[in-house]
Amino acid sequence: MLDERKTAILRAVVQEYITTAAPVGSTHIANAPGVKVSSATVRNEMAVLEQEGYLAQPHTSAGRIPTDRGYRFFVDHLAAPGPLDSQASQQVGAFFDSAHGRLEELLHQTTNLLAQVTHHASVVVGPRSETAVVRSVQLVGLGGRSATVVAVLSNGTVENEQVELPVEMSEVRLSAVSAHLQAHLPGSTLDAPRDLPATGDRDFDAVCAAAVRSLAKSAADEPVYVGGAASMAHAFDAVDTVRAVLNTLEQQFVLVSLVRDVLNRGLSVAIGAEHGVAQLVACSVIVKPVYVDGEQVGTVGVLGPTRMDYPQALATVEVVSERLGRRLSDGGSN
Amino acid sequence: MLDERKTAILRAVVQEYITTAAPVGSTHIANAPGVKVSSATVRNEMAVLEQEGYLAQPHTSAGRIPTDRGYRFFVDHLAAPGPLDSQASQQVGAFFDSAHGRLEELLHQTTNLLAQVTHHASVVVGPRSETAVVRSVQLVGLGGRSATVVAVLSNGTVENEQVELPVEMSEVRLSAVSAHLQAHLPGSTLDAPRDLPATGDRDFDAVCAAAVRSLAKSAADEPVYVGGAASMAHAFDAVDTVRAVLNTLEQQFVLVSLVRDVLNRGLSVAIGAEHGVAQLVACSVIVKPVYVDGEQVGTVGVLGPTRMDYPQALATVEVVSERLGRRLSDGGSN
DNA sequence: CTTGGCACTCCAGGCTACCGAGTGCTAGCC
DNA sequence: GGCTAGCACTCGGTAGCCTGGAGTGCCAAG
Repeated sequence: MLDERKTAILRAVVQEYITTAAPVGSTHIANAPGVKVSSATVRNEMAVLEQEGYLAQPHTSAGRIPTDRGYRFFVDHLAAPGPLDSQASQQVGAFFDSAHGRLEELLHQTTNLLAQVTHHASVVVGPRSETAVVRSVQLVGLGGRSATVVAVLSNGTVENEQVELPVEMSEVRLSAVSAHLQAHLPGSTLDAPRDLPATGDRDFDAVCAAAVRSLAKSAADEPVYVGGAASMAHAFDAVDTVRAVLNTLEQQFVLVSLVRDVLNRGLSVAIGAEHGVAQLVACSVIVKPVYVDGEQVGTVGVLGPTRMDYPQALATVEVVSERLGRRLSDGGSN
Repeated sequence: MLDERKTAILRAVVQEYITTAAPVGSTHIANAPGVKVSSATVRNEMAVLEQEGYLAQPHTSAGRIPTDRGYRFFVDHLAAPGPLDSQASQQVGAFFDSAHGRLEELLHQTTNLLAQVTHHASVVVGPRSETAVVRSVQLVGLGGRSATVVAVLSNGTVENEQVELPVEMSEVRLSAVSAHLQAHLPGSTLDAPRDLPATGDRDFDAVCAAAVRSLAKSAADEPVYVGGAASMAHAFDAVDTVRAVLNTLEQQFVLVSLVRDVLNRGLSVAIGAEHGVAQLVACSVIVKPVYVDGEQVGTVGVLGPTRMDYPQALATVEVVSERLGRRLSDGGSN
């Protein structure tokens, strides 16, 4: 653990570096508020902080830069989430006051909101529908052996999937299947759909089963929304880094597991290498689950360079997650 | 109109520049196949081509670069779409052979396919559902005054929208409304929904109307999918350009009107300033409508630097649009 | 333990010189 | 008359050199 003076110095380095993006030297720190010693002393302390892995030097005779570990200490001990600055909070407020429409649309918009407010890329993972209760099901033929199965879930989302029917079926019989599904499926969840009573008609039962299987599959994956990817073009000057990050942002699968992984480890911030996605070592991720009635329905987060304004970003994510949860539990009747 | 020799020189310049990205000088051109004159003659001809606006010089004593006009001539007269190279065509084939699932999913994947094959960003605009015929409708209450209305359309898409009910309604009555909708709406289109027979019950009719209105609204916008945005990081070395382009790619509205606009003008290629989106002056767009049974259901396109391999990109877009149309008219039954 | 002082390091930026690629022009050739 | 070889000239990019400044580490004194 760091003594008070080292702490103050580390804080000053991080804050300075976050705003200037240039290695910071002992003289700047000595002048910083909260540090009452000379630059020589600061130098000594910084040497120690470097040895202990909190700071790094790009080259001899350059200033210091925080390491991942330095940022970690900063967010754990020094970055009181602090109140959101008033402009940002107003922006968030205005957004949620005027938001409306479908869940998917809302999540997508949220992504833009986060990107605008934080100036970083943002990620929103929608609810996995597996555990939501089915309210209504419908199977509609599309000619030939294809059909669409649609389910409305208790959380307001709609799952739909195209089904390849095992056998061709007349409109009329499909309607019967639809009715059968509608009669028996509602009330159960898609990850463990209630067993449908067999009718004795093999084709009929097979179609039912196919429909249910499709729905379950479709409900298993979580929708991901990404916003503000363009901000990454600012964030780094190395083109390679930009490219790697943008590429990764397009791989929804990676994003979902990244977010899930971070949450599983009980973190709300993953800094640099901590999150384990090699292409994103230059980035930090801040995530926060969204709760509705005590149940997690999704996650919001931002992704920016490790050198990001953590207090501000933490506060934004916090507020957005909270407001989004509130918005969703109103059932949209806001 | 250009004489044969100028044509050959212009072609050579464009081709060379497309592959090297560096201004090309008279000596290179003189050695190019199809040009049988000395570099001095080439220089004279290039001076003329520059005067006429087909070529430009970054600075005195540098090689020449094609202008937008030069590219335009190239694609209009010199770029036989040519056959897709075999690896690409195999990739496309494999994709469509194994593609399955919902329309939205398919379009989204198509976006990735195009990006991979062309190494450029790609845009796919989905069908506007306004003119599709309703197959089935359903209204499901979500508690309070909110409900979800879902419609399955003849083209296999599913439209769903959240509705704010004008009055609160019991489950049972909502079911009645749902049944009413299902009884009368199918068969008409969402842009001109059939008038529902009035029941005399004002609340009932109001809820019906609200549901239909929501659906119509939701059907009016065209889904847009973008892929391969990361490739833009390669395409330009000016960070500002990358940023501007990425930003624009996130504005779906701009994309849709860009695509529509280009098609309306009867073009399939818009080069640089031609498309009128200021932020994309450094880009060219290649678009192609997708037809199913003679009707346009969407558009596929790629967006890359003006300096792109037009023959290859044209061929790819052509093939993908054609295969996608074919795929969709099978009704998904491959 | 702190601090002022000092010698040392190293990067960034400005300057010059130079090389090479490319041009435009002109005189001669077919 | 058109083509081409030759030549003088232009100009951007790179390499080398230098210098100024910011920063460090260390030491000796308070």
